[in-house]
Amino acid sequence: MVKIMSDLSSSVEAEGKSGSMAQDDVVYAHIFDAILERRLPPGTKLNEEALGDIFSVSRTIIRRALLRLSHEQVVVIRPNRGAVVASPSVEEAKQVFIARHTLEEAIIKLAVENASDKQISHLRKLIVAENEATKQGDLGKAIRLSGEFHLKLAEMSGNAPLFNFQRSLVSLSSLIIAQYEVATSTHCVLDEHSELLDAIEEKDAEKACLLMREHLKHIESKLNLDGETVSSDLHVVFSNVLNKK
Amino acid sequence: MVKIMSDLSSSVEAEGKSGSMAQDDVVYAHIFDAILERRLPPGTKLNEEALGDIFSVSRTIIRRALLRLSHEQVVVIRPNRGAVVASPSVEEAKQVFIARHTLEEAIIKLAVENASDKQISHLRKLIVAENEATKQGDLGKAIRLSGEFHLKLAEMSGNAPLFNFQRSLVSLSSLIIAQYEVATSTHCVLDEHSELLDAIEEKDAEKACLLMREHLKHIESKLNLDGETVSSDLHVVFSNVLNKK
DNA sequence: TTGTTACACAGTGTTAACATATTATGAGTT
DNA sequence: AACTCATAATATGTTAACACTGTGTAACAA
Repeated sequence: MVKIMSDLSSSVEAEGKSGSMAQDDVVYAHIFDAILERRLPPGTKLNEEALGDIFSVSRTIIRRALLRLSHEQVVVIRPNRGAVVASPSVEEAKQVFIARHTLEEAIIKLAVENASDKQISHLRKLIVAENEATKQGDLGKAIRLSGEFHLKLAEMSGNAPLFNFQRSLVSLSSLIIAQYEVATSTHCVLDEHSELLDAIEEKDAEKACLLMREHLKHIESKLNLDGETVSSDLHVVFSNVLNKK
Repeated sequence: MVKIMSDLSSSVEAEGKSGSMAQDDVVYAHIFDAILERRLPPGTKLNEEALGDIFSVSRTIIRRALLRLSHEQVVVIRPNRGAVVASPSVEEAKQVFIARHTLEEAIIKLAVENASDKQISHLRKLIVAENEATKQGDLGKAIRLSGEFHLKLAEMSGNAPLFNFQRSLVSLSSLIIAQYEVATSTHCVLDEHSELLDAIEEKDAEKACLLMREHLKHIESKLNLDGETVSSDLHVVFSNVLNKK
């Protein structure tokens, strides 16, 4: 079995286990997690010097991390004006989900063929962890763990390019969910992950694909992507101000 | 229509048309083109200071360009040991083509729906240019233009994430073709591009997908991916030396 | 009060110097 | 002649200082 994923877990907890982790990666992982867990909401300015102080490194390191994040479209760098956390438009959000449908289906088909027992049991643990995070009301952690589930799925496909694309898409999706989700009940999604994994374990590609399609549709249906763009219509945005007068 | 592609053409010729292009992008484009056109073959060490001298910029700029190239998997950065042009293994090459099959099909379906007349005529010009390059025996340029064709196809899909993934895959494919292609006759591929574009113009998604699948298979069949890895077996590489004795 | 311009501030872009790691060289030994 | 180890040379990693751009503020004019 080929190793695809680097030892850089999206969770920063892996940091301490070896000194071989570059400063780059530590900073990258921290910022990445903070974005996915909404501690850094979309649009947040990412000041280089401030981040450098926080992580006790020079701006160069911060710049590298930001550059990497911008390559994954999670951060937007505006020349001479600094970096901000991406805030995908409704149109961009829809595109991301279209791309995910394409990729997830391809990944499922490959994962069914290549999945090892070890990988599947690891995914089961992830589902449990996600379940707990949801119960405890830690939405940020739940979103991240859910993303990790889909990313591990991509790892099981054994296809490095698809894995890389999936990472970018999962990051963006998490950002979009954080930005556009309206519903509050997320427990149903957990069962979907479980059923999906069952189908993969049974090597039933058809069923797994079907479940994945429904899973993605389900996620998308909870987002407010059909109505008017929230941020573009100033009248709607400031209607409360007018009402107060 | 949404604009997806930045003004940074993969060809460096676009450099002079405006002073707004950052040093980064100029260096990136130059190195990128050099790799795709095989002036920098797989495995070539990319010395930072040397590149800095060539482009009259400091190492910082070079480093950023290399980092970007490494994110696209075209360059591999080994910690403390510098950057080299990627030399994909047979296994990696196969994975890239699997990923391309997935992406190209999705792109075709979207492109059939969204393609504008202007975009199609632009692609026709690209085919002509590629044709000429092949006639003149400029294989490097032909590979690059062929890649540009597939990239423009992705642009026509109107899906930004898919476009980004396609760029990475096309780059890698070009590298792989440069590294593994054995056959010499490439003129048949040109007709395939033409027929593909015809199908898209006729909005015949089925036909276009079929042609694309065959096109990719055709390209792959010209590569030496089934036999032993050429570069790993030194005995095979230097067998001519032994025979001469 | 509103609009304009000049100035000061803050933040990013770039460079060069320094610190550290790797690689090449060569003397010494077996 | 082949190997090992110490040393020098080369290249990368990191930092800090400087240059430049963009933003905000305040004084001035209409």
